[in-house]
Amino acid sequence: MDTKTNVPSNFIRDIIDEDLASGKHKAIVTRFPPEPNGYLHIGHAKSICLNFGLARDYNGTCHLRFDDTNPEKEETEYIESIMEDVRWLGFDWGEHLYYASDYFEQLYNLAVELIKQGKAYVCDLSPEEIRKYRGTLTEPGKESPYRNRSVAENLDLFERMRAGEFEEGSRVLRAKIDMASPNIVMRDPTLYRIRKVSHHRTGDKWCIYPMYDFTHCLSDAIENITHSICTLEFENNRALYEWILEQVYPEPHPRQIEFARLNLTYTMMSKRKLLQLVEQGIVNGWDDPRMPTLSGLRRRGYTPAAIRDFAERIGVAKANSTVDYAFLEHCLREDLNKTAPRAMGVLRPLKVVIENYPEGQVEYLEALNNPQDPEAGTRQIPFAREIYIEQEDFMIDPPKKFFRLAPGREVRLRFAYFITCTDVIRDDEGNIVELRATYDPETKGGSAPDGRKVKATLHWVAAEHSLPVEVRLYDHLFKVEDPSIGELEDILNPDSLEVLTESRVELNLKDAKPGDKFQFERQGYFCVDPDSTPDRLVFNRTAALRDTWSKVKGN
RNA sequence: UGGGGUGUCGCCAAGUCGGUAAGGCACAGGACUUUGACUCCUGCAUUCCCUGGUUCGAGUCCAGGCACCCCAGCCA
Repeated sequence: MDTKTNVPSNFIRDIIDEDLASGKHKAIVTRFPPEPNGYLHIGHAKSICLNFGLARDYNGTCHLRFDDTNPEKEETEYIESIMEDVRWLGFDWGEHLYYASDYFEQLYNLAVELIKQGKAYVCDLSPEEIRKYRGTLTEPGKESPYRNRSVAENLDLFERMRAGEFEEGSRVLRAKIDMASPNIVMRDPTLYRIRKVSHHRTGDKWCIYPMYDFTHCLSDAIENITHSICTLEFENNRALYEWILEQVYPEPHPRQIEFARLNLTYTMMSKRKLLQLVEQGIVNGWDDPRMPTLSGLRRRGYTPAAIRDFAERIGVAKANSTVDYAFLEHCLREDLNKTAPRAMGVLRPLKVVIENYPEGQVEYLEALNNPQDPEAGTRQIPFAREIYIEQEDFMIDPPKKFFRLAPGREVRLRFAYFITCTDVIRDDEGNIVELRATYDPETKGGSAPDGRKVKATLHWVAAEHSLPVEVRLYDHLFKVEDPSIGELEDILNPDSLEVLTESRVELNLKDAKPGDKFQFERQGYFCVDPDSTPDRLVFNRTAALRDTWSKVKGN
């Protein structure tokens, strides 16, 4: 355990501890550097929690920096959503909001400096030619015929690139490193390209844009980042990260550290494929509750606390791994169990008429708002002669292990009375449409004075005094654990969304607002969807409760 | 077949000087129960990718293998 928090230690914390102990740094500065080309997902949450969490725990600073160097893919819409999501997760960048595009002038000057040192040149090779010259994994590349242009010529050409004199794609600025390097990243990487498109922030001021490798290390350095944490696929780029800083930037330099990105079972994490789901209408937008985006999880009813807890508990390491989705759900339930008010909600109603209960009578019974939290208090719920119970809580011919309602059997209605099933009414097709029962007035509140026990407690709502609502049940979007392989049509789960239109919830929920979360007792956690209207609430099932019975009956 | 990484329970993941395998999830039993939920007990790697070696002793050191991931965008 770390001394400062209850967050388990990891190799990055070890590095920071050493840097602080050795006096290399007095304080740490990290950063979360999203490219504004899509919505944030649960994988980003791991990075956000890591970077902001480190800053918090070490009393340092964490910057939010938009890595906006590719105007063709980036949009302001994404910037807004990213900021909203980071805030929602519970983190605050304070004054430290930055854009790589704000450094364009500085970056340009540093590129000029590199040219002056003879370490960068303007190359006229076409993209195809550059690829050919690069060589392969096993063969060295060839040097570009433009590699040895004079500094003066390079300076002139680069300036004219900026001035817009050349065609898009006709020239690039390249670092002059080593075309024979075993690390392909070092084979004279492209530093600047010409793109005559306007940028969402700089407009038409620039027609040359710096590449990631050139921008990122220098942006880190400019912001005095101490630990630049990124994912494993950038490990090869670290050599270039360090090379650029060594050439043109004074010490101390930030240190790049790579960790394994998050993978989750049954979950697609690539932005490209998520975009595909949205564009093909397979889901209803980026915030579809089945999406792993933060906006989707938010709409589904996940809490920031649960996601933060999850991010901490999965750990940080360098081995590629895939976390079981059940672990995310576990963190969610752990949070909601403590915080979500309880309510009665019957998903698939079955009417029960209590024959010995007076017609027209309504009485109010006291119910605990949250048994896990004594402070939560109680509420009154209406009870009447006609109620609804869950269809699956009744079986005409119950197997041994089934101890809910059955003909002749007595069960408890939560916070209400014991009832005994006396009759079963069927329609013409033989479907069970209604139950008849009697109740024991002595068991009000749910316990019998004579001490007799019942095996089951059922949730219920009064038929008249309940609210008809829509409930949306979700399952994994994909039916395979690893959706990164296979074609969409083969791996999509056709039952990822089930809409229930006949559900009923207790009257107390009538003023619930989008985002409000409840535990429908014995069912799961539900949250009010923004699709709700004043006269019809829509609930999303965030997660079902653990269900031992479904395992017993083999489901 | 070049380079960079990683390999500890079904899934994550600790394991600082070599000293005799944490914890969580999942799973399986049991207790409790006005949520078959929660909670609480119990079980769950004689073994750390493999093979040798060093050592009184190795997941930890050495040597050699094997497997998997990343890199040939004017994407990030």
